[in-house]
Amino acid sequence: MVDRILEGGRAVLLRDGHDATSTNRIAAEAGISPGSLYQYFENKETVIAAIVDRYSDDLSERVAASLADRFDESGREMVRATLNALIDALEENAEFLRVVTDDIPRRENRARAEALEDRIGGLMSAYIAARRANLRREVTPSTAAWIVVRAIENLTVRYILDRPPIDRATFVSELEQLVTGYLPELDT
Amino acid sequence: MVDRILEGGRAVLLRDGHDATSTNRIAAEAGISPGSLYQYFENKETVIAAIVDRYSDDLSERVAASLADRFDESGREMVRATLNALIDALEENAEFLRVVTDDIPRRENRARAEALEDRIGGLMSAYIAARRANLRREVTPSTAAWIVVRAIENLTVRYILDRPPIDRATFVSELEQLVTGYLPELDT
Amino acid sequence: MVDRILEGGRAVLLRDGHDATSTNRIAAEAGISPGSLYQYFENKETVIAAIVDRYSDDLSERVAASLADRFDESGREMVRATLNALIDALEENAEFLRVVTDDIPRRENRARAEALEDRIGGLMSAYIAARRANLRREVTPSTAAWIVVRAIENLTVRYILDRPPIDRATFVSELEQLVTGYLPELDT
Amino acid sequence: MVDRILEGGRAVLLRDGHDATSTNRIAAEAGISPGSLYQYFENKETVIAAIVDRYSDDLSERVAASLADRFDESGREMVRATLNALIDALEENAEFLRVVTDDIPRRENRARAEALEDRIGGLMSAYIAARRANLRREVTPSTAAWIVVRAIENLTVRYILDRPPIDRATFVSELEQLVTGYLPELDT
DNA sequence: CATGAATGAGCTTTCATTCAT
DNA sequence: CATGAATGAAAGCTCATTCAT
Repeated sequence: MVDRILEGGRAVLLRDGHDATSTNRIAAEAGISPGSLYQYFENKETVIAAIVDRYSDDLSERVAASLADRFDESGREMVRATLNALIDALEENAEFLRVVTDDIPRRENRARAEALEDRIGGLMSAYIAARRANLRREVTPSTAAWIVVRAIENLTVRYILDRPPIDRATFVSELEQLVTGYLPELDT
Repeated sequence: MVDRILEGGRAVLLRDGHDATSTNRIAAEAGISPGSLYQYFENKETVIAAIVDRYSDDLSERVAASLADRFDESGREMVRATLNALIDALEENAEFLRVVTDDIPRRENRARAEALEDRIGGLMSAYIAARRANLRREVTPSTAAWIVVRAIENLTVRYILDRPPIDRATFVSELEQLVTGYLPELDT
Repeated sequence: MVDRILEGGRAVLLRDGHDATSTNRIAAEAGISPGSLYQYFENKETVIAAIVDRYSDDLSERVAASLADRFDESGREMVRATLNALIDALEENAEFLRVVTDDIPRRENRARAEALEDRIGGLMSAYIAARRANLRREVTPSTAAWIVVRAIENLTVRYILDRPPIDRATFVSELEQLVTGYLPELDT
Repeated sequence: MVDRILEGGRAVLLRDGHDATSTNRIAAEAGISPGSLYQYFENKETVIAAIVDRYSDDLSERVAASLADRFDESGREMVRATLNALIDALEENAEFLRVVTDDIPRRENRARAEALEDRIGGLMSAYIAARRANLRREVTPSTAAWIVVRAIENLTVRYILDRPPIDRATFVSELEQLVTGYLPELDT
């Protein structure tokens, strides 16, 4: 039943956009009554949160896995692999990404976004710390990770949604350059 | 009168958030009647657009001016100065920045955001092109500018709104490093 | 519930007139909330249409039945009986007739009025055609019916609403005369 | 100035219909300020009344003149001439007739309509009385006039606005027949 | 558990009218 | 006289949520 609601809500969100997504419409799409919805969710906000959570968890999982798998590789390799995983994951659900990013006020996704960034940031921080020996003087791994993770995340989302005239290979290699230029120590 | 409406709208936006910002509330806050609002604006959307435009135009102006003023300086200097101008401008109105960025769906600000990015991106592209002689082989100025402008913009906004444990001097010098690491040619 | 709304709407229409008939007032009169009204009707227009339809359908039914019942009688008898049925039906709801005819712009009732006229006109046309043998040379049954039906309808409505100093018996016999003078062939 | 307002109002009524005819629009169309309108008219209703009055007075004048001119002629001739004058007058301003008849609630035009009917009815009554000698037994001239005038008026208006498949010559001769069949005494 | 009718506060917008200038 | 900015009541309508069945 929860699943039916989430599927229905996702369909409505994609078809009608966030503003036109009412609880009544979700219920209709899910083939249940509006009242039933409130037996499984506290209110509209939690329904939408659950829908986005699914998407977000999948994304988080895939990127984290990709990053964890490349812990031994050089920065350039690690960035390329992880970035490719990220682009693939986002492009698979580009329309839903648009709804989440451009249609839903960021405030409603804040906690989720920070959870994802913290998870990836933690891994990235560990990756950097593992190469701390030859790290540039002053910067802490967590600061560097904060910057790298947010820069890559945002650039990739905008790349997919705004479709600038940059081909994917170029985009990937430029982001490799951005990261390894910023943290040359990683490339060892 | 237009000013009273814009001030009132801004106050409501800040106090109650975007969702709770109704035309009636704006009128009440401005001390006018709901009808008067429609003598100066076509509808609610244009009122909010005008409020955000004011903010956005000021921001755009200040950052563009700062960047234009440093056309002769090295990449590191230029980034530092422009970034400081950006941080100052954003911090001056941090609460309003939060409303615009986190409360209003990005869709509603899309055109505005792209206008700003295009303006600054154009300048940045020119700056990079002026140093094209020693530019890395393959990348075009406009691609490099697309990446640099969006990275800096987003990182700075998140820095101000999410208050990570990074002090300002560090943040600025890390972003200098990010840009000059990505485009070493600028530093001449 | 639909009935409550229609009764409420009818009461408001009669008490306050068409211009002052708002959805909120109808809901209040019906003892329901404004929102409930929209569970049963798409919008204000359909509510009012349903109220008038009820009245109009009843009228149409009664007059058509009366006319159909007199197919075998002479024109004079048929006119007298049908006209009496019409007058009775209209006088029973004279105040509502006033609202429909004088308060609601004819444009909004056009389709309804034409449906009624077409129905009665069709019967009248058949009645005339059945006596075609001795019909005046040139006129077609449908043309004669068009004229007779509209003349009787309008004269009767104005008779009831404007209350000219003509007693009912006289009015009826004059209209008999009008019709049988126009189509003497019917009187056989 | 009054003229400018009336011309403007007429234009708005024709272009936008009665519902969309606001005082502000009339003022704009007339090239004056909304405030000025209230120096010449008490309220919106009186403005529209004055616009319709113009039309109505012209109509009344033309039909009355035509009827008065034919006082000596036989009923058939008189009806034909007067009816032709009526059709001509209505067709000249058919679009305005549609606004007055179908767009404006009859209640607002009641007084005007009755004035016209009384004027023509008075003449018609006199015409009939002049032939009283051979008038049918019981009917009074005013009763007969009441019927004849309203029947002709309404049938002609509907003929022009609803465009039934009846050609004009037929329509005119049928109405001649209707009147002279009803009052055969007139035809002498 | 599931239902779905009912809610009612509150939304955006209009427009006849006024009155200080 | 003429202006036109300002009014404010009220319109039609939506939707997250509840609760008796």
